[in-house]
Amino acid sequence: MPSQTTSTSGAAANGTSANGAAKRGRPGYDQQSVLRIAVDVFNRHGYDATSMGILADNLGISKSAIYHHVPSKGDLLKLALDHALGGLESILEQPEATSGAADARLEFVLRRTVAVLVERLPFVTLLLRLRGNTEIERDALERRRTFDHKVAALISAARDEGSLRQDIDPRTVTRLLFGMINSIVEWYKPGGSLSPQRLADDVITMAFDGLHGHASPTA
Amino acid sequence: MPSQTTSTSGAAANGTSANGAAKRGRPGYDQQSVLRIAVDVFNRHGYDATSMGILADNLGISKSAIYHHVPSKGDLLKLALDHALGGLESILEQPEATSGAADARLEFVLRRTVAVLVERLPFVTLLLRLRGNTEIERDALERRRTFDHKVAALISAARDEGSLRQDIDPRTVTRLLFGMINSIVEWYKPGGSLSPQRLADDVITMAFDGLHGHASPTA
DNA sequence: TAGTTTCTCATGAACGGTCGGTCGGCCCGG
DNA sequence: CCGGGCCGACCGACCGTTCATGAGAAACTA
Repeated sequence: MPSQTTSTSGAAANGTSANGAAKRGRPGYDQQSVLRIAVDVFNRHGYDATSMGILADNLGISKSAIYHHVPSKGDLLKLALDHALGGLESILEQPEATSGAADARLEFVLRRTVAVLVERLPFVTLLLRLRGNTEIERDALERRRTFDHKVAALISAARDEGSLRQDIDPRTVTRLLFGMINSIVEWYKPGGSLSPQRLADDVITMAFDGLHGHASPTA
Repeated sequence: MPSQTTSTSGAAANGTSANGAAKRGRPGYDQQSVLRIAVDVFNRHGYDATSMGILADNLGISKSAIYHHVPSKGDLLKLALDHALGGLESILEQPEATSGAADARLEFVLRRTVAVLVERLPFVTLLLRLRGNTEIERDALERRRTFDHKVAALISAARDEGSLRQDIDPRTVTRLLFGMINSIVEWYKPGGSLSPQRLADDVITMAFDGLHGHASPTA
């Protein structure tokens, strides 16, 4: 039995899977449950500062057992980042994001972005803290940059439409807007009194109407 | 001669110090110049992912030479964080932050915060990315939290005064506002076309009047 | 039903390598 | 010749990863 330094951890993974089909073999973790916990630990200590030993302690299994579920530490990261990026990228593929007034498309994308941040909170958190030290990280950063650029284009379109103020450089607007939204991963706690729906409302209100809050003559 | 992997680095530090007083001994780095470069490297790779070897390469000197200027890697971090936190904390001590209408005090603090972020950009960047893995980091995070709470109190006061909208929880407002401002360290490049003054204006405009931008009837 | 097989999950020792840090001594300008 | 600046060799600890093997529950056989 490993040292079990901190954390609530414990095995408590397998048993019967969601689809109800009984699994063969010795019960324990599967890849998904390892990934979920790993991402949490990565977020608590930072990816680089998390050793496989610390991770093993948090899982309640030995270091080497981790390698039964995933080929390497990097693959663990890759799986997590794919999940985060997949969620974001799918937003831009939805019909509400591709047709209609730029202003409405922008609001849709922002609301959905907030929703994805919340739904996949730990995964997106990990994504937003990358430094680009490895090839895996750089690939993920590039995909994220592509997403950002597309939203930036949407902001520019809304501005050209006359829906947004014109006295601030759209690049500055984009960055401050992303700064505000992305900060959610640093403080939002699911299950609290602030619902994801309400959070999205607040973000939209604050972004479009500001703190002084003169009710906007939208639409 | 060390490997000199990346970076522009090179020694080029000492010579004659700012006060003009000639220094004795062999010319080279002093603690300040080591610190400046170290903070840059920490920000590029992340503090944990930066080994003393990598740091030495970037400085153009050997690993052991670093220990002539600073007792440990942790001290390097501590020096940097003190500089960042000192800048922020001094804002709240100035008279414009302690007396007058809460609304005006808030705007002053926000503008000064933006200014400090820019003036001490790499140092504050390092601060804002901490994970709290060591005692040093946890102490710094605590000081930062104290600063945040004081600004949060200012926001609440301005709200009670009637200067700010009341339909969003002030804690949410505080966090989104900090998210927006703190994001500056992730993208702002000094020396570009966007001056610190203009940046502060844009932040204030966007925070108080929003993207739709109906000219505010301030004062 | 009992025994056996099969499959998955797990273990602990050990690997080459890198980590932060130490030590004793050389270099060199004032 | 003093003193700040620097070096190369080295240390114990820990890193991510591998390997040969054990444990335990479901599935198959008799």
